[in-house]
Amino acid sequence: MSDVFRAIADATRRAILDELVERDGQTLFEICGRLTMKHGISSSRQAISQHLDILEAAGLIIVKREGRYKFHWFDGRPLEALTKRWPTEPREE
Amino acid sequence: MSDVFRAIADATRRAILDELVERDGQTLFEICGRLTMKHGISSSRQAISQHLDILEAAGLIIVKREGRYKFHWFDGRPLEALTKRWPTEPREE
DNA sequence: TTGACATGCAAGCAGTCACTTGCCTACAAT
DNA sequence: ATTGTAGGCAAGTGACTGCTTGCATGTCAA
Repeated sequence: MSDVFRAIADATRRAILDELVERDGQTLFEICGRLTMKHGISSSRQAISQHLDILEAAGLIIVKREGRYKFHWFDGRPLEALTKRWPTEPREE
Repeated sequence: MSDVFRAIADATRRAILDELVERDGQTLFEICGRLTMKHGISSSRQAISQHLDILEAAGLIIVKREGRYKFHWFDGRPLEALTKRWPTEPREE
């Protein structure tokens, strides 16, 4: 649970989630390329890989291995509890 | 915007928000006491004060000064954009 | 005005984090 | 078998973070 907060605390990881929401099932190299192209993030492959590990540990992405490829899917379910934790609308006094 | 993610990334700050949602308008000392009692958090006054600064910078709490007291109110509006950023329900393939 | 109370400011410290670097494993094609 | 591709593992580094410590400011009561 605390891992989810920690996972989305980083801007690069949030960009990865944005990217996976837009196009599911990407590989590590695809994600690297798209982050550079569209989000202006130029991190190394290892850096992105470590971010993916953290996102996976938080349950925010699901990984499937096929041959030498590793595909990544977004999973927003851990965010449900998060969005319900605090009220977002103004309350009466 | 990024400040909001950073602000809620810390467990102590999340506990402070929980506490303020439950009981609005507390002072620094009240918050310290309640965190110790109810959440088992035993941080110094200065530590809590620094957390409150971060929460205020993120717009998650509103501060009102009266005499030598400083009261804190929860404000969940910055969380709205956050909760709408990613889908939380399973999507079709 | 003196002392107690509520809070602020700033430097220092230890732990964590993101990132790099270098090397290694596994699969696929020629 | 060799080469290229997709990814993994682990140690090291610089920066950031949360916390403490010590002192200062401002407010109220006696």
